[in-house]
Amino acid sequence: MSVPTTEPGLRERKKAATRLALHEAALRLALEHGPDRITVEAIADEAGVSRRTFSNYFANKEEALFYGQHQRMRQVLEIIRARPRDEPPWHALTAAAAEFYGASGDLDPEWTARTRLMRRHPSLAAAQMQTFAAMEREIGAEVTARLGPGEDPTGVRAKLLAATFLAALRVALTAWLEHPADSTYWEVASEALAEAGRGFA
Amino acid sequence: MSVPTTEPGLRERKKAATRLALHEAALRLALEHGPDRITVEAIADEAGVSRRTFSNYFANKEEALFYGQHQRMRQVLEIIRARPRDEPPWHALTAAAAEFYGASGDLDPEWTARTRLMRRHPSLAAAQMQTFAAMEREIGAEVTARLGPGEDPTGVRAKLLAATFLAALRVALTAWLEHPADSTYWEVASEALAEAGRGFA
DNA sequence: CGCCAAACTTGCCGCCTGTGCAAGTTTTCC
DNA sequence: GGAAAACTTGCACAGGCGGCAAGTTTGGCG
Repeated sequence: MSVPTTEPGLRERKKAATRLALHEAALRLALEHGPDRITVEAIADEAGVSRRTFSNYFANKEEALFYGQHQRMRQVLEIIRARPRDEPPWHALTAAAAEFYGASGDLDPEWTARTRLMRRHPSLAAAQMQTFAAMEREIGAEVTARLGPGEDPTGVRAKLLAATFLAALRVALTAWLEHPADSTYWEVASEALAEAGRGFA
Repeated sequence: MSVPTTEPGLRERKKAATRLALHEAALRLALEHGPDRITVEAIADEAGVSRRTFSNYFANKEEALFYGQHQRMRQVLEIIRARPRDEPPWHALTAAAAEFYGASGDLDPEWTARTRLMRRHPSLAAAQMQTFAAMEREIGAEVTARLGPGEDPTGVRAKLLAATFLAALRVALTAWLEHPADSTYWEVASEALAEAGRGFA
């Protein structure tokens, strides 16, 4: 007698649990010992799986560490996709950001600590950037779908919107992390978005 | 009886030659076999140097491959630094780009081929992005120096300018590489800059 | 239930990378 | 001309990535 909801099934749930366990193990160890002094083996151990299994889930340490951020970004993407189709693209993007960041009072302090740790470490910058690049492609595709095909023949405009949007969020985060007390992240970010977006309104 | 000019000296010239040889060897092999099927050892061999010496010049394959792009970016940075100090920042950036790209009719076709190759390969995207990130910091610093300190207390504006500038150039390049015949790179790029920069004029 | 196929985990192995070290070689400079 | 500094090289070692095959777990079906 199974519940009527479409459950993911035991297999899928286990996989998700393992992935999360690895991510959190990586985070724990990185915070404790510093991101470059941990090995894949240690992470796998901490999560209770073999080193080889780690590789079945993540290509490397960095990917495991950034899984959380990756998930957050996917959430934003989902919100963007859920915005009304006839909304002007830039408005859809900023509104989605407002939904995501504006709602919850401010960012989780623990998350802030982790993020700041990652910022300090140049070895992680590359991975960070890769997440952004992937996101930029996906947002760009979504914007393309919203701009009439005649409105942006070369596709530059869509890509430019996506890139500017993410650049504003990224720069705002960097700046805010240096003075978190003065204001909320969303205050800084919305201002940056407004400034950067004047060309797209 | 040496020439009066300050020659770099034999040692420096040899180093530069080795660095260039490694870079070009990497490029040759990457074009021939694909970027992920080449080893550091093969590159060092091709350049007539030991694997260990490769590591004295570059941290990894990617760095060797992107040495050219890195140099090009430094040139742009130099041009930016040479612009009049009292020019509005955004104008200094776009003018520098115009100097660099607008002058020479269009981009070298061989360079275009190499760049297109790199774009296709996700393993190189990270390295690509790292170059951009480094550049963003440096341009940001230069813009900060040009904005009066009272004009941008948090530093968000300077970082935003730098990020938007590079995003526009990057997006324009991506778009142009898909249809190089239709127009010159600078035509695409200057339009992107104009659009993105409306907030900063 | 019982059983099979598909999916997942694990250990093993090999190749590649990055880096400290020490010995040998070249360039610089006095 | 010779000492000092800079550079190259081989060696060794820890670590990372990924293929493969054997073992284990899950899902589905009669």
